[in-house]
Amino acid sequence: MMAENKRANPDSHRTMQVVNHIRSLLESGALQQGEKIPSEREFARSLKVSRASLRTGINYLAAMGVLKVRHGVGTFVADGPAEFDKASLRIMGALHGFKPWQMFEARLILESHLAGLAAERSSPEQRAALSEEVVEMFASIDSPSEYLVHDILFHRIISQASGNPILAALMETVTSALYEDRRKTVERSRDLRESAEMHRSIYRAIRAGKAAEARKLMEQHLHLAESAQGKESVSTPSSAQGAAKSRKASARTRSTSKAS
Amino acid sequence: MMAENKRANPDSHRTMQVVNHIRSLLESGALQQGEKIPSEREFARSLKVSRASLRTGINYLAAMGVLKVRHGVGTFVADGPAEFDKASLRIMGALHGFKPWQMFEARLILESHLAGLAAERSSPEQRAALSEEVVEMFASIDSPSEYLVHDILFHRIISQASGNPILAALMETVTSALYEDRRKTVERSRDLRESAEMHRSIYRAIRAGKAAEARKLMEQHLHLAESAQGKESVSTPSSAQGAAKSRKASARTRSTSKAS
DNA sequence: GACTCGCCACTGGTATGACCACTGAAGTAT
DNA sequence: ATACTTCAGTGGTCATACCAGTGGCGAGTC
Repeated sequence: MMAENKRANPDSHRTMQVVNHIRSLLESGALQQGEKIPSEREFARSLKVSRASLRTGINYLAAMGVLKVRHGVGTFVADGPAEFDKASLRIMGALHGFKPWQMFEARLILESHLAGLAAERSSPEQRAALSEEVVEMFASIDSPSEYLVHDILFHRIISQASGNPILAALMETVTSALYEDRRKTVERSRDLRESAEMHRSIYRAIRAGKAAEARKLMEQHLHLAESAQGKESVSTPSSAQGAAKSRKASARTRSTSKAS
Repeated sequence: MMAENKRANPDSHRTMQVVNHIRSLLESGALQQGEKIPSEREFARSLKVSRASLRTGINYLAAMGVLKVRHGVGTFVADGPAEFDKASLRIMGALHGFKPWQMFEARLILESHLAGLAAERSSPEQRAALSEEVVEMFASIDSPSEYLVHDILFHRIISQASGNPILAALMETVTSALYEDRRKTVERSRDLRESAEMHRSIYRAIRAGKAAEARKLMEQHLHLAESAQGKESVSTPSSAQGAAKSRKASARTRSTSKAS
């Protein structure tokens, strides 16, 4: 019955050969973060594959954020926090027709838990950094573009402080897909003060180690952001399929969790 | 005072040119799911780029699951539910040293919410399919390998039933990275009956539309799976402990009305 | 006539080798 | 000392030839 043995994406022999080789170098520790890998010509020769094949392998790894290629300089192992390709969600969205509310929902879930975890695991340094960003937000309350920088940084620090790089990476992926809309929203926003206040309260909950509260506050914060942003989500009429429809209602319904 | 404008991964002109072109075809609906794109030679000619560049673009999209390349046949737009490259997490794990408990934590959060959403949005058909899998699980209770198939299917159906393809895709990514260990665990498992029972209770909660309960049950189910699996494997840092605590608190908060 | 088998055209995969474009640092002119 | 130029090295692109699976069409067989 289930004859699903065939690999849908066998990624040709050579490519996988290259990928596996590099992966083994990674696992064995022969390659460290930020380190430079041999030049394509040299590497290709040592692996007994053509430069073209070597490149497809490198591109594959680069596409998932494991390698960073810098034209004219070299190819390096990614450093910093784990992160997937930011464009992936956006492109997939184009294909599968992801709706804004779905992105928000995903972000809401991920980020609220991230905040909760941060409340339990954040280091003093991270809390200090968080505090710093809150200060900066209040300072740049009249400069939307500048405010956004600190806003994003604030959330990013929470991600790191959660102690779970996987969740952080997933969150980053979702968030980046929302960046554009987010920027616009902030640009025309008038009351950044309220936003700053919420961030501060979230920070306080984290500092106090109150996970449940941090989570709840983050939910509120994002719910507010959502309503401020996607007032009138435009649903393409021409496109067939009427799957999404009662979704809007559901999104609201699901807030039973915090319900109070 | 310049913000970081530099693109870490500018993905060379040509490549992005190809990617954007295909993406536009996707957005405009010129390319539908499962549809075949022109042959490389032909497509390259029409786009005024070399076949090599066209290929890097295609590989890029294939690497993120948007396209499926079949040697000797052609290249097609992915169909079915949205999903990212399954190997990505595994490879990233090799680089960033992801810990099993982190994967479990991510899965726990995603899947519990997925179950909760399924309780609110699942269609009658999906509930029927869910029921069917539960039956199959009880039927194959003496065949671990077969049981696993239905186990996975059960969770996958829940993902779809959640009505949020993004969360489903993220969950699938995390889960696939756990597949190997999961298979081993099930293989040597003795009491699949208990597992089956839990699945049934989850199903019932979903059928009854009890989101909070479904979420809570799924959490319990996964917690059990975790302990059954990572018995000796990983050090259980204080953080992991905190995670468990967090979950419990979370459950209590959310299901305040009925809970334990 | 129905079936089998193998040829073959078509599609993607790999290999070369030459050349373009970008970067950074060494070297040179001012 | 400074600013400009040169240049070696690295990734990016290209063109071409050939290798390797797929699947259909047709000759051959039963």
